[in-house]
Amino acid sequence: MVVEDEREIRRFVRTALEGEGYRVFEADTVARGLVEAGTRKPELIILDLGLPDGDGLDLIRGVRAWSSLPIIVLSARVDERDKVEALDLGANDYLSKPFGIAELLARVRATLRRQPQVGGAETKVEFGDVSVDLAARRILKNGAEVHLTQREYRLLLTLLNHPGKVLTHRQLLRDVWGPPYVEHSHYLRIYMGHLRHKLEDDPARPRFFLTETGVGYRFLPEVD
Amino acid sequence: MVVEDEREIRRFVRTALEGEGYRVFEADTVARGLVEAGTRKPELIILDLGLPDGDGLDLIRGVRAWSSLPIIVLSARVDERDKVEALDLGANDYLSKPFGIAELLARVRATLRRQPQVGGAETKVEFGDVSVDLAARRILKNGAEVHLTQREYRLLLTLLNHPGKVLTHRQLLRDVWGPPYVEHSHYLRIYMGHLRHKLEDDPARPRFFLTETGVGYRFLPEVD
DNA sequence: GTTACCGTAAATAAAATGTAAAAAACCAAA
DNA sequence: TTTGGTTTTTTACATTTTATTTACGGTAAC
Repeated sequence: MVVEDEREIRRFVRTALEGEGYRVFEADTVARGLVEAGTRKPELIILDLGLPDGDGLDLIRGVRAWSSLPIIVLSARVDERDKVEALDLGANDYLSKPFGIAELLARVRATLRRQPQVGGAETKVEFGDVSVDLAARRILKNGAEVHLTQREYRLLLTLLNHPGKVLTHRQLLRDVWGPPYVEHSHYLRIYMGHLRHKLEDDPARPRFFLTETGVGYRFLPEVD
Repeated sequence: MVVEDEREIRRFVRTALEGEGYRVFEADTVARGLVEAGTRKPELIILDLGLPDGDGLDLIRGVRAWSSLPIIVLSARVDERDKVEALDLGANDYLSKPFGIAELLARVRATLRRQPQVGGAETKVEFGDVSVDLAARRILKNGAEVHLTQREYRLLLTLLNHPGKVLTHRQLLRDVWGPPYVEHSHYLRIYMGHLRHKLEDDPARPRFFLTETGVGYRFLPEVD
């Protein structure tokens, strides 16, 4: 959440954060900031001290009363006493204006990094009794490790990235083997066979990796 | 612990810290800093980047290999990229010179405040009949001490830091040998061989240090 | 039933990995 | 500075794994 009264800076920071994949809430006063912090429960607050309706330090006090969520302070004030006060009130970091956006982002990362259990996006896909852990590049079927080769894995990924959609032969070949191979559709037959063998219960009657005759293949995720 | 080559600044910082009741160790080079960090186990490191015997960033890397103890960087460099790099390597905070001593102390307080109490960190990893004591840099297999060279140890640490995950050749080479070596993947084969030889029961059929052909290697911790 | 498309199984080629050992670089003690 | 021991890098080659090719049987639509 960004608490800042100057619209330009707010937009500037928001854009940068969203570019990194964060979702951003905004507030432009202390009062609003306190309310939003309580309702939205942001993972981190970026706070400008110079707000129209009161001292930004009050926001730190208010938030710290019930939460230890990270607060990074931005401020035009350069006096050392201001920094000391904000930090001692519970701010995690203090950045003097003008600041570089790259530094701000680095400090956001550094702060979130040591915040327990935040940020770890779920990188797991499951279907049937198969579980694919994208981050670890690990595939389990019935809890047992399944080994996939490079090509097999890339093919699986491509299919998983478009659940339910039909991918044409050319699309798959371009993604997995590269543009020069778009005509070698028999590669696909072989490797789809491998995937089915390793991941389907009955490779001859596939449940997840379906053939679309004359067109391509499709990954059908589980439907409950 | 203060790692700083200029004696005056060192004394200055030391005096200020001791005035607050902290006990202070000193080091004036990267090499010494790494050794002292390992033996003294400080609660926090204040690190000047401009050291005579190498890049202070290497100290961050070295310490982060086995510990998440707070590191506050001091630096005369003002370029934003330096800040970003240090923070992304794992530094907790970054202060540009000249800095005020009150601010430094406030940042020390702020950093220590959110450190999850001393002593708790798990400095031991076990798998099979091997036990790795990160803090003491000591490896036992079946109770017997196993000697690892510097590189072997760093490679082991890197793998241990990402249990279950596949680490690509490039990642491992960058972490252990440094960026210029990302292409020398045969180093990995040799050193993975060493690790297996020293730590696996059957080096030819590894249980913990697995090959992911075409991708990299993976440390698979014990599963019960 | 013909035809175009699909699936499987092998054999072969290519790429990646493992191991041993020599050479070079490094380091600390004499 | 030399020297002996250790570690890292280089070199060479065997082995394993993966990708590609080749071959053939099956199937569904027309």
